[in-house]
Amino acid sequence: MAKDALTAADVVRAALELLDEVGLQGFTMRALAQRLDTYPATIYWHVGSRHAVLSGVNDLVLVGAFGDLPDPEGLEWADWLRALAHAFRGAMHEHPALAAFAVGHLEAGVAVPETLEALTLVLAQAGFRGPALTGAYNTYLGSLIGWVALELIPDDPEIGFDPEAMEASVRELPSEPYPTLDAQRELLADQAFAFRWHGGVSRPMDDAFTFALETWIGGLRHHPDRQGT
Amino acid sequence: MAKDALTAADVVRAALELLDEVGLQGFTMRALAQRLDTYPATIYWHVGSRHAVLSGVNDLVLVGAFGDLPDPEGLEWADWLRALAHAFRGAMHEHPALAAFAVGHLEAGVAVPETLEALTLVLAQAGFRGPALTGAYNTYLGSLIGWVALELIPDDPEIGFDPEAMEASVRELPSEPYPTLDAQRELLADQAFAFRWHGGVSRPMDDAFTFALETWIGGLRHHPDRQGT
DNA sequence: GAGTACCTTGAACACCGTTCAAGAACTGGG
DNA sequence: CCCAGTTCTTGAACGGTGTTCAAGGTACTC
Repeated sequence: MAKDALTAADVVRAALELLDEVGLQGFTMRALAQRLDTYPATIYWHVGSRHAVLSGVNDLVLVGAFGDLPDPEGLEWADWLRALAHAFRGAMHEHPALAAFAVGHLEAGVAVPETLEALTLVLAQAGFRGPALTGAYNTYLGSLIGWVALELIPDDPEIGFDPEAMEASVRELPSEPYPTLDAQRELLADQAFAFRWHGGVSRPMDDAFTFALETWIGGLRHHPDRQGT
Repeated sequence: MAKDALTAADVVRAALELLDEVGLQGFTMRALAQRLDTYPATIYWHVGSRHAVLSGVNDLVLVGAFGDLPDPEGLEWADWLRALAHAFRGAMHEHPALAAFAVGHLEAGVAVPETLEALTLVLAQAGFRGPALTGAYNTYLGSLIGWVALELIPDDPEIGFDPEAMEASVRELPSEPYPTLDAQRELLADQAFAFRWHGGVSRPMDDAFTFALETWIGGLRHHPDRQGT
């Protein structure tokens, strides 16, 4: 073995750095190889396809983010759901380019079964049994991951998103066919989905996320299929 | 002008058909040109980049889907939110390859302002004023679009998603560190995010979506910042 | 009929993910 | 110590992508 032989972990670590610097768009096998002072084929030999590299990065980030979640025991279920939500969103904000990948590849493997075990346990303790448990699980996880992806994906430097044009179209939306939008314009402009021209990195939607999270939890709390307290 | 001159609308229509047939992965400017019996450059001349074509397709589908939404007047706010949610999800299920694009490009322009006007009006009538209106708007729209994207994106034939391996890993998840997952295995297997090996097209998550939708609406109904009935 | 606007042709550019055979570097066994 | 054998790297190549560009053709206007 060479003195400084490359390992799969090295590749994944470098990939995370590259991803943070250049976004998913610019994340190229050649660029990754160059950063490691090797050739693309070396990466293929160590970890495999581009998808495999990104999958490894995804796992690395999520394991780190969920590593210090509180113990579900002795915590109100809603508080644990809040902790998980903020841990996930925090990790995605640290590595926004991952959001677009994560939303599409949740299924590529049970990345962090410990966390999903805890989530299922917490929801069961909250009073969801049988099919209602599946429902609550999918509601919470789908809303959380989907919402955060929507918040962050526009930040990836893709072609076709023109902030200035977006701002102009929002500012110039006429009041006539759209009286309500006109009345709420200042509350929506650059703060609401489909009306913002900054992405979630430069303009985090903190208040909106808190509102959404409390809505999900409140909806679960009052759900008719929930048993118990 | 040539007898049968191509128009931008022709291109977008053909693009929708192609997208339905081959998915986002296989949606290629060359393939689209071939289907129209022309050359890629012709498409660029008529509508522009690949992004512009997909954006046109997105608009076409959403305008069609939202065309026959009920009038918000004289309808309970929750019922209108249900109608909008099912219209959106129905359209995405008809054209699942669009889901991955739509989630990333909500911001590329206010595609259907009439619908957003109606949504804002409905939420205002439901009792959300000022910042709470922004919160409710972002909660509803973000949860809806994000959830449906999560349901459908795995269907796009991307490299790296191996259904058989996924099924095996779910079936063989040991009961020891994961007692709750083990107990709920049959309820989660192929039905819950991160535990399914079919995508949302071949295995629609109808029940889960209804559960989620009612949770969102219930959460809004019981939200402390909501005024009125 | 000439000029001009519209639209199409066909090739090319720069890049991508991925593969492959050949070479180098290190390992353990005799 | 040398030599097989495994491990890892090199460098080039393949087939594909979005996009651009100059040249050509077509059709309408004056």
